[in-house]
Amino acid sequence: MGSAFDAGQSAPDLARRLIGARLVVRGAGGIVVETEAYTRDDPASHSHRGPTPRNAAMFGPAGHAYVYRSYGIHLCLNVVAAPGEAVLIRALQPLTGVDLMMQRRGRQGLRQLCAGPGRLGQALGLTLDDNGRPFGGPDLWLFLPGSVPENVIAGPRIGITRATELLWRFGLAGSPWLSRRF
DNA sequence: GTAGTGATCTTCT
DNA sequence: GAAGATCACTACG
Repeated sequence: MGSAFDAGQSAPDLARRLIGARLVVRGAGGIVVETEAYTRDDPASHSHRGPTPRNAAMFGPAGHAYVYRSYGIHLCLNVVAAPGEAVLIRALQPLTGVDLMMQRRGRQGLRQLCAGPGRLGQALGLTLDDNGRPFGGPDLWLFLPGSVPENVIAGPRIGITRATELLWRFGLAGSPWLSRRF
């Protein structure tokens, strides 16, 4: 654990590398166990049709956050990998600030504390002000593990209807903290 | 365990 | 007007 976060790579590569990374948002967070990659050529990506006010951060600097509202209710967190490419953080193993996250989520089980992009956003206390903020402080932190975990598996992404043949969902094999089994 | 529905914001048709 | 990178609640087997 501990190497600095270096961005500027393709989203699928970064998505795989982020498994096992440590994510902390203002004192709450844990180990990343599930991610998804989205690119510009990808019909399922927000960036596919070009920049809009909402997805502007996705075309901003790599290593910054892209936070968007999902289904009018939830806030989801992405890491910008390259212009128009980002990695959606889908699930964490809770580690830091668990009490605070439980409080924000309101008596949900520990298993469902950060299992899913919307739940994760609520547990971390994300706001739209986090959109476009850099990882590396003062609010957002991301530490890659020294070595890439070997037990990373890939599968189809969740909740999309286009480009479902791409195996761009990555997860820590056998982890009980995944939003769904692979 | 599965199935249906409501909540409510951004974009596209 | 409809769909979407979602979740929680309810009803029913």
